[in-house]
Amino acid sequence: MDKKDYFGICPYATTQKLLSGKWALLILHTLSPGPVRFNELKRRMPAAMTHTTLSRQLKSLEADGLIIRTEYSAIPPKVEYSLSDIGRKFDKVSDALFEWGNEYIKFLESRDV
Amino acid sequence: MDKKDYFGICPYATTQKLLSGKWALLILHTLSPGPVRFNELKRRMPAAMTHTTLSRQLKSLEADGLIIRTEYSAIPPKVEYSLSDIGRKFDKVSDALFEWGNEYIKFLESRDV
DNA sequence: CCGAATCCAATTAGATACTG
DNA sequence: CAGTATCTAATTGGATTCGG
Repeated sequence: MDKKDYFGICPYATTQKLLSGKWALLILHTLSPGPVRFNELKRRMPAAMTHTTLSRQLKSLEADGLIIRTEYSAIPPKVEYSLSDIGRKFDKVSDALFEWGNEYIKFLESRDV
Repeated sequence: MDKKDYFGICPYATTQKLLSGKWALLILHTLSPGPVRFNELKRRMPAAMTHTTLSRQLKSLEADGLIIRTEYSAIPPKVEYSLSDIGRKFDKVSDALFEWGNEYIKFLESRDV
């Protein structure tokens, strides 16, 4: 069996792989309104996420074509991340996910009591 | 920082965690039409997924309240898996995901050439 | 038929330190 | 400011074996 399994063939398997990064959904959502700089992005993430991890996830999402990295030659350095076309289309999923996530949280609360 | 991070608080972090299993999306989609028995479910999954892995993922999804396991006392044993209420509500996300996944696959193809 | 137990391999996140 | 390199720790999937 191929290492990539059904990546690029089955839409579920493909998406699963893309979003497997622990913070992928959060990053895509945070970039949704517009370009954000690296440190600003980090500030908007949970404190649990380190510099290194954010850097890796961004690289990965960029390699997958979901986000775009724009570097401005300046001192101090300035780099912005934004959604690509296909990344922007993910907003619909993101919205559905947000709604469902909130319902699930309610479900959790009603269940834990 | 708590081990669970924002699980149960942020809808994105929560959902991310739930869907982190390598086959979660595929399983939820496969169960969508109605209850399916274990071996039948396995047959509908990619061959790459083993018996053991499926079993674990099902247990995990059940623990999260997304699916329901129904055991019929009989010989040979018969066990059916189906979506719970909250699991069924995930269909909306699943549909959005399916659409986007297909767009992404197209994007991949146009890019690889 | 359905699954648990165990062990191993692979992946990925986090900590720390260093750079232009 | 925005990274990279390296190491380690934790998680998770896969293979195999055993059981009601």
